[in-house]
Amino acid sequence: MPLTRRQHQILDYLNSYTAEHGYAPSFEEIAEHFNYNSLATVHEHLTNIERKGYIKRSYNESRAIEILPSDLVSKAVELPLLGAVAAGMPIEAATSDETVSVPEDFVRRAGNHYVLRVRGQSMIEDSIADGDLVVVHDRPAADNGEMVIAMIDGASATVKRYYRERDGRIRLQPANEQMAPIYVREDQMQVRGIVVGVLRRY
Amino acid sequence: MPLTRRQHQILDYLNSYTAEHGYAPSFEEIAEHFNYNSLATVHEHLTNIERKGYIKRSYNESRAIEILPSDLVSKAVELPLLGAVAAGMPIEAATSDETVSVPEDFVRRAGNHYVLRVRGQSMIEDSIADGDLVVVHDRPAADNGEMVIAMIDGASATVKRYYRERDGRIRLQPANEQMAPIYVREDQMQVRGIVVGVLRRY
DNA sequence: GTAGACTACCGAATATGACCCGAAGTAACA
DNA sequence: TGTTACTTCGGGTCATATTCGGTAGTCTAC
Repeated sequence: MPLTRRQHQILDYLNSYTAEHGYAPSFEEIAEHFNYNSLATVHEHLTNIERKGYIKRSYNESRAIEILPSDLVSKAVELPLLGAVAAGMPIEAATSDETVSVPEDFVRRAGNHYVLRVRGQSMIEDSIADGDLVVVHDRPAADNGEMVIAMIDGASATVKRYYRERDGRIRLQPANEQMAPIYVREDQMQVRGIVVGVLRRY
Repeated sequence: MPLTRRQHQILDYLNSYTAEHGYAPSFEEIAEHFNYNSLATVHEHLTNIERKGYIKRSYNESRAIEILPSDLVSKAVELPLLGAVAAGMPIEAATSDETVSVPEDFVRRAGNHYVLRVRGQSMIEDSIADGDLVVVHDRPAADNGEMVIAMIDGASATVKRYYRERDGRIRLQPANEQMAPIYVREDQMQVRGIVVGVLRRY
């Protein structure tokens, strides 16, 4: 059920108002925003938008407009920001219950995900800068060449590229020519997940 | 079930009070905070907020307000993917009605946004790689040092950093030492927006 | 071209919830 | 057994949503 131009504009307004205030606008506020002289106009539009399945309303209640997820307003997932990770430095403890909202299509179907803030320049040649957020798919194993969160000796976490060498050792390769790769035995490290996405805000 | 303005304010207060003290406020404290003369008012509000599923209360017990985890499936916005932009190359026409879902907190309150796919290495030193998606805030002007989408001579779009020189010309600075800055007169270029975020998927 | 069907709008009357009060009632707890 | 806190009741006002009866304009099908 496609929306008309006007209906689309109104749905957009509902979205931004709700995002800003935490509650839906009243009919009068909608009318004022679109320069309507009658609330009946608002009512009719909302009725049509509801009939098409984009919002849900409860009868005769104030500001009772619920925006349903759709193509226009798709969902995002709130992933926990577990801390920061830097080359050779331990993961900082999660300061609080902070979360980061990530577009739904960033995460894989199966498995858990979390977010880490990258510290330092160790992956700079893979275009991951200091302060970037990486979306991590929680997995205990990786394939050659994947970017992993690696815990070494159970104490120190880093983000590196993962390579299994012919002699059975693991090479953890930074993307910074000034840094040397780390070689460890398989039992000295654990894969804590692989990086599936990067987010940066200016 | 969305809240009204007042209900939202009260829920906010419950949240901050509980975060600070470790326990919920009494009715009297709520009444005092909102300058109510009757506890009945508090009671009615809490009843409504509970009916809408944001809190849970046990009958007649002191400070027995439990704030339920609002499964705030935080939303994402579907922004149009207008095409690709590379150094010195025109914006490719939008192939279709493709959209990209972006976390809501990526976009500014006001104004329109769109997404472009970056081609080439021109911003590589700012850690924007070939294939990355940039979220652009549609604006006709920029401040010094901001990363802009610049249209030169109405034909060729690039992503560069924007600097206004003392002689009035504009310097469009790539983040790649192998590329030279572009100097243009102000009337030779238009700012089509500033980059507010970067997304990358592996 | 014209008859539906639909979108978009208006103004006024009406209905109901949101919001507030004071006072009396009741459960919990020390 | 009080004291404290929450609950219920009856009463208001105002904000807000709903309904009704209209006017236009724009499509589409016959």
